[in-house]
Formats: sequence, structure tokens, C-alpha cells
Amino acid sequence: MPPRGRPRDTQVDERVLRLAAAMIFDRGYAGLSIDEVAEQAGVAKTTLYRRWPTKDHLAVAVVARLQADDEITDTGDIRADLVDYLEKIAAGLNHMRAAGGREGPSAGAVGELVAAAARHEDIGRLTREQYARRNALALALIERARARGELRDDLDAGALFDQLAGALYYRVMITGAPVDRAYAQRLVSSALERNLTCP
Amino acid sequence: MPPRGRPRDTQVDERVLRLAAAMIFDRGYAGLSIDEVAEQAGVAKTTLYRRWPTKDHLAVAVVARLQADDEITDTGDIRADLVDYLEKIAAGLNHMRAAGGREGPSAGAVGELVAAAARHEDIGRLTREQYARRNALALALIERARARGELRDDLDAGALFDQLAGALYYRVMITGAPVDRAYAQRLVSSALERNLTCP
DNA sequence: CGCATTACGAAACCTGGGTTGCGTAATACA
DNA sequence: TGTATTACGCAACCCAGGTTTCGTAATGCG
Repeated sequence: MPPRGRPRDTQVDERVLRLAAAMIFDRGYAGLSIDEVAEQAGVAKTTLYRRWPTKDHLAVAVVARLQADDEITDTGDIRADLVDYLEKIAAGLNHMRAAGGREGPSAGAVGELVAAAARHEDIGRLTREQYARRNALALALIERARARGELRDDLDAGALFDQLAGALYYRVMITGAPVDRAYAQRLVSSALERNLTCP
Repeated sequence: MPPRGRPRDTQVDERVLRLAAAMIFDRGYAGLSIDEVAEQAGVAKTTLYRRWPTKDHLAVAVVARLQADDEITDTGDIRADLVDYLEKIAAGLNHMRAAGGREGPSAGAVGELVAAAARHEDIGRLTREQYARRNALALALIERARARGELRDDLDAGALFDQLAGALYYRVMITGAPVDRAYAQRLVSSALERNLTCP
């Protein structure tokens, strides 16, 4: 059942990703050197490029391994559920922020990822699909809350989630302010109460 | 009054910035080549590096020239004013999106800028200051609206503006959906009505 | 066993950002 | 007029991402 020729050394993937992750973590994206990874992993550069066609692809692969596909929980309390989901997103962002090297106001890692998605068609497709999944989950959550009467009938679910998720990204990338549970609660309060059905 | 030595050729700045802008516009950030700019501008590479210490700095300088410092208008109608201001921000984003090369779902130019701000301390400081100014303007606008009774007393102005601006950036960078006047209106409707004082 | 197929390693190479050193041109000042 | 100062151009150079070529090792298949 395995393909025809010589099989790939599966240990290489693991070793390289671990090395690359470490390198990104303590020296940032710019500090990730393909030559150095290859040398430390004990493989030739060509072997790396056979698996990840560019440095961007390798970096994306590193980040992708960190992102546990966020599960959404629906407890029936839309407010708590949204805060929970935002916190998961924030956790991912904070993780990437750490991966950007020295922590600081603006998170280079997220920016590099956005740039990489713009540079390479396939990476762009990949990340867009991932965000589409997340978006669909959130919209479904909101939809269910509306169906059971927690939210106003005429609310704009798309705009609502854009605001919540967008505020997190805005903070991380632009203002550099922290994104934590307290902020998630502020956001949901600010954005949601309006859309709650009035008693 | 001029400094001691040989004066700088001021025409160089203008010529280089125009060339660089054109190059970024139709080939994207990666398509901006320092060597090529120097050659087409008829100057040595060292002359370029004397003015802009890295390619990032040159690109930021190009983008900075495009950003007319957005003025805020206070007509007394917070809803209309916010839509207006968001539209100005969106215009800037769309401009940069165009500058990212081929228009597409994710805007590389914004991502590159965020990444550049993370790479270079001075660029980060610069952009953070600019965003702080914008933020202060918006918060003051909201504050005035609250003072005259258009908004609830207990609203979270910081969270509100993060949501509005963040949603724009989220769309441009992540989902790639268009940001236009219609979307600005949807956002303000979704975010603001809750905070309006109830009749 | 022999062959097609695929993976690997090594080396040379190209490209573009970024640096360095040096000789020269333009200005202020004495 | 001469000197310190700064800008400029030129050429060589380093570095890292990325590519190409080629010889070799490991598998499946007939």
C-alpha cells in the first residue's frame, strides 16, 4: 500500500518542526534560519524544501501544530459561551505572540502569518478555510441563541462576530494591549447586551 | 543655518518614493526591490540606505505618504460621525490593500506593516503613536456624545472603538471580505444602538 | 535479481537585502 | 584659500532564502 519509491524518513518532520518551533519561539520569525535548521536536524536543505516549499510554509506548519482546533461549547448561555470562545481565540493569539519573539505591543507573528497568507495562494486558502470554519461555528452558536429567544430577531450575527474577533486581533496587532478573560468579558458586555431580547 | 557638510539632494527623496510606491502598487511588497529602485532612480544603493535604513523603513515611508491624517468631524450625530470615521479608516485600508499587489482576500500590505512594526522598534513606536492619536480622537468623539446624552453613561468607549476598528481590520486581513460604507453602517448599527440612551 | 520510483545528501549557484571601504563632490567656516 | 564636514557613487563583500544538478540509498514490483 505504501507508494512506490523510497519512503520518507518520518522522523525528519518531527525533528525539524520541533527545532523550527524552538527557533521561532526565542528568536522570532526572522530568527528562523533554514540553513541552521537543516544543519541542526542533520539533513540536507533539499530535504527540507521537499517538505515545505518555502520558509513561510515551514513557519505556518509550526504554528498550525499549536492550534488545537478550537471546540465550541454551547451551554445555553450565549454570553458565557461567547466569552469562552473568545478566550480560546485569545489563548491562540497569545501563544503566537509569544512565538513572535520578545513580547511587545505589536505581535509580529500574526502579521507575518497574514503576510504569508497573502504571498502564497495555498497558505491563504488554508487559513481562510480555517477561519471560515471558526466563523461558521460562531454563527451557528449565535443562531441557536437567537432561535431560543436569547437574542433579538433582527441582530446582525456576521457583524457581531466580526466585532468580537476583530477587537481581539486589533488589540494584539495594532495597539498591543493585552487580551485576557477580563477583556473578553468587556467585549461581550459591550457588544451583546444590546442584542439581548428586552425583558 | 544649514548643517555643515554637503547638503542632501532633496530630489532623491521624491523620486525614490514615487518609484517605490509604483513598484509596491503593481508588484506588492515582495516586488519592491532596493537595487531596482536605486538603479531606476539613478542613485547608488548607499544613498538609499542613508535615508531609509531598511526596506521596511522605505515601505513604511511610502505608505505614510498616502495616509492623510484623518480628520474627525463632529456633527452632533454620533451614529453618522462614527460611520464617517470608519469610512475614512476603511478608505486607508483599501488603499493599502491595493498597494498589496493583486487585490485578494487577505491584504498582505497591512500584514507586512504589522510585521515591520514588530521587527523595528522605531517603526513600532511610530505606528503606535499614530494609532494612539486616532484612538484618542475617537474616544473624545464618543465622550462628547455621551456628555450630551446620546450614549449611555456606563458604556465602555474603549471596547466600543476596538470593536468597530477591529472589525474593519479583521475583514481586510483575515476574511478578505470588502469594507465599504454599507459595512460601516452595519457595524455601527450593530454596536451602537445598544449604547444609545433609551427614549 | 533487475528495474522503475522516490528520497536523500552534497555541492554549486542565483538573488536580493544589507554592509563596508574608499575616493570624490559640495558646502560652511576660518 | 584651505580645512572640516557631510553626501554621493562605486565596487566588493556577506548572508540567507531558494534552486539546480547529480550521484546514491531504499523501497515495490515483475
